[in-house]
Amino acid sequence: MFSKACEYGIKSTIYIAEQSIDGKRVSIKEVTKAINSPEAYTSKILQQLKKNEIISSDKGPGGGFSIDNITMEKITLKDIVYSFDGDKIYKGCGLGLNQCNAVRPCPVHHEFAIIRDGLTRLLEETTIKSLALQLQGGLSFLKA
Amino acid sequence: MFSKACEYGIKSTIYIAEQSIDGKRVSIKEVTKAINSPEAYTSKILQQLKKNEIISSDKGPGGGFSIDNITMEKITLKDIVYSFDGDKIYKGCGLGLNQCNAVRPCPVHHEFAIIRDGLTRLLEETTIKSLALQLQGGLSFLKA
DNA sequence: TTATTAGGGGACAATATTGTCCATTATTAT
DNA sequence: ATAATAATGGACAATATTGTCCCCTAATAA
Repeated sequence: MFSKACEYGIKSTIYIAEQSIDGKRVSIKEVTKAINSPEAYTSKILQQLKKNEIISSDKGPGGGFSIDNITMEKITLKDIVYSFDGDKIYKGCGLGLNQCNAVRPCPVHHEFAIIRDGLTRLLEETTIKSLALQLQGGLSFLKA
Repeated sequence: MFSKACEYGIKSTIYIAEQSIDGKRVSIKEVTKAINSPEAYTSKILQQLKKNEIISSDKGPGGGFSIDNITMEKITLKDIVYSFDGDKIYKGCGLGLNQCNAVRPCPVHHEFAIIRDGLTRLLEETTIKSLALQLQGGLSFLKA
């Protein structure tokens, strides 16, 4: 579904948001521990998230990553997915045709349109804050 | 969504089925022309489909690939997807957790369950024959 | 101003996926 | 039998993705 990079990106963001709600900044090490991911690679992911203005970072002692409250309410899964995998998941053709639409559909176009629309809505409507709150409440988990 | 191999696999199978309805066997060249795919790679894909008993092949002049009527009614998209990408698309966790279920869900588990169930049903219920007939009727297309 | 802390970023390595090349085998028709 | 046809299969190459290493920069505190 999503690339590994995107999965790490989503998990990192949710974890950082959860900690930010408690006013805590987190280091790369803490993130990788929380989501069970390779440290150096996760570092790249976090850089990418910062470039896309999804998270903030501060260098030096007491520094780390954080998300302010307004941002975590505004940013949705779609923003993160778009940052890593682009829009092909919810816009692209299921069979990879360059042009595929209702007028000239691929064999699975109509069937997939329903799934894709559902996915798009889900990604658009799910905010990071809502996911962070669930995590904080012990209703969900970031690692197995 | 699906791997390139899987996309080629689905398209190839639909095309071969469409031609088989007319009693025609098709060569690799014809398949690659119909679905606009690299020839040698598609050859591997067709071998894989044969190994999984989704299509049949015959060597020599007049040979080629085909699917008998009973098989194209029985085989669904799920069978093909499973052959190339396994079941992670409709069974795996959206965030890549090894264990993710209703009791110990990842942050997007419940939201994704609905999408995944829809996808699973779609893949299970869509037969190759139904897709081949749509193609034959000019209602869908295999290349852009 | 210096040691320490923590993110930034470039180069590189491992792996998976996608794609190519070429020789071989099986089948059919002449 | 032989030539032509068409799939089979192994080795290899290109590319994308994932992951690592190591040094640099910025910020803070002593």
